[in-house]
Amino acid sequence: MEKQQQHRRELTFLHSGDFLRQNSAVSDDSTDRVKPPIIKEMDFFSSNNNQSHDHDHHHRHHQQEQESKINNGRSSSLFDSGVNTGLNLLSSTPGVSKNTTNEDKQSAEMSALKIELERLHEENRRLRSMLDQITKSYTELQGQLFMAVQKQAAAPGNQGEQKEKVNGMVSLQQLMDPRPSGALDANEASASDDRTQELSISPANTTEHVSAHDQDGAADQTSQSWGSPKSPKLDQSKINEDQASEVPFRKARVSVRARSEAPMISDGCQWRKYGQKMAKGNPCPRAYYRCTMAVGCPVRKQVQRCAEDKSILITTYEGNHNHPLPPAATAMANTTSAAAAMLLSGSTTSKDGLGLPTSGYFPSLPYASTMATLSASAPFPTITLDLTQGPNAVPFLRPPPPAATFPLPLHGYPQLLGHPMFAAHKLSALPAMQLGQRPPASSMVETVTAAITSDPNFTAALAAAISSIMASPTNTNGNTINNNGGSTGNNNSSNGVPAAIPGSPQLPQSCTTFSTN
DNA sequence: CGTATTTGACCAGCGC
DNA sequence: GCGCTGGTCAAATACG
Ligand SMILES: [Zn+2]
Repeated sequence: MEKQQQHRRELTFLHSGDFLRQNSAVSDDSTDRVKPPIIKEMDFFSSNNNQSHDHDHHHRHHQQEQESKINNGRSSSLFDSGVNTGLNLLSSTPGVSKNTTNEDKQSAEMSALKIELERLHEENRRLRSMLDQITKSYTELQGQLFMAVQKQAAAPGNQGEQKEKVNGMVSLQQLMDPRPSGALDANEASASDDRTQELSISPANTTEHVSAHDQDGAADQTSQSWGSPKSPKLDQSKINEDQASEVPFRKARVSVRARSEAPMISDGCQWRKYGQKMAKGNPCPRAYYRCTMAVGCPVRKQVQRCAEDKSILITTYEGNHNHPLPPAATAMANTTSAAAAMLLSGSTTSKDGLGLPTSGYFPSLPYASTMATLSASAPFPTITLDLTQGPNAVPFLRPPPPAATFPLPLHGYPQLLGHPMFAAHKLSALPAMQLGQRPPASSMVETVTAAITSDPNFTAALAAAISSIMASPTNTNGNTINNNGGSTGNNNSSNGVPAAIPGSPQLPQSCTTFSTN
């Protein structure tokens, strides 16, 4: 029992720590201070910027330790005798009672603190950059892995499941429950479709360039997904190149279904509604939103509700952000991009032959099944994440043993993990188990791990989606929950480090749809 | 007064 | 070629 819970937590963290965290708060022993939902952002920030500052308790302890270290190391050297330094340590504790030489002590303390602070800053920076890199690498690896896997799968006969393919869709996960997928289709199927696990692989070729916007997005995708980490996008000139590079990614849509009464899911980004249309099959209108955080941000999202089930909200994301986004948003973005990447890679492969050998790759992923569905119904490849099952789904990600290695949650830095850790995690894990090579799996966890390995992005995406969904439902009233309240350009800032977040948009264009059941 | 939302018009793609 | 549908634009409006 406990173990499981912990695992979950870890997983959560790995994927989208923050979000989950909120939910998981229920049983947060280690992660206590999760205050309100808003935290998500906070967490991230904290991880990035103010480790020592904001974090109170946990950090405090750490700080002390660090301080002591510093004292021993630097400060001591600076100040010869650790006298003052010692104070530092004491300071945290009741030790400091004498004042006579306070000044000296204080100054020493100050200097020490300063140093430490600087050090922390640097560390943060480093971590950030590392994180970025890791994320990128991770994405890249993921893509490669995916392709490789698919190739392998394609070769032999993995087609056991192709039957479904006949319909045009293949089921990714064997287990998936029947549910409608494709956001687009969702309209029709909306609530009642049921089987949706279709993973269709449609030749992405068709949807190459739709419009200038798309191009931008594509370019971004390309560069980003493939390795070039940060591409500012906007480079029209580069677009050609990117295209030339020809990445498998074309246009992917990720649709997520989640339960939320709120009109929109809060993903941490700012959206401007630019249109609304009545869907044919649904009494409920479909709303079109565009990301306003950046001028050129190609990201668009559609929100649709099932008339029958108002509780089900389907959100479809398209494209990746080309601007830094708040942590919360980062999670989403990652998810989206990951999902998109998966989808694209998958589709590509599948295109050649066979659908997605998912079964092979996701040997036992009950959860996954819950959420991920690929469908080609639309012109673009679409991944549908079903959070519908909500709570059940959430647990889907189980942390592999390695997770234990990174018990970040315990520390209370789950946020940190948010991405980086998670990425790192995966990276480390990947090599070990690429595609199921890993033999011994001790248990489900490993199995899951394997699955995850196969498409980490996917998982991440799911997690993010879930988390986001969960978050939104939590506050029914607002989707807007967190951040920004209002002003345009900026974010919230709970902490203060609103500035640019490393969270770089990784995959280029992806559309994610969230739906709620 | 500035911004976000609303809502009809407009356009492109697709099927018949 | 016509009509339908999805998606977007932009004027008008609402909101703070
Ligand atoms: Zn954006």
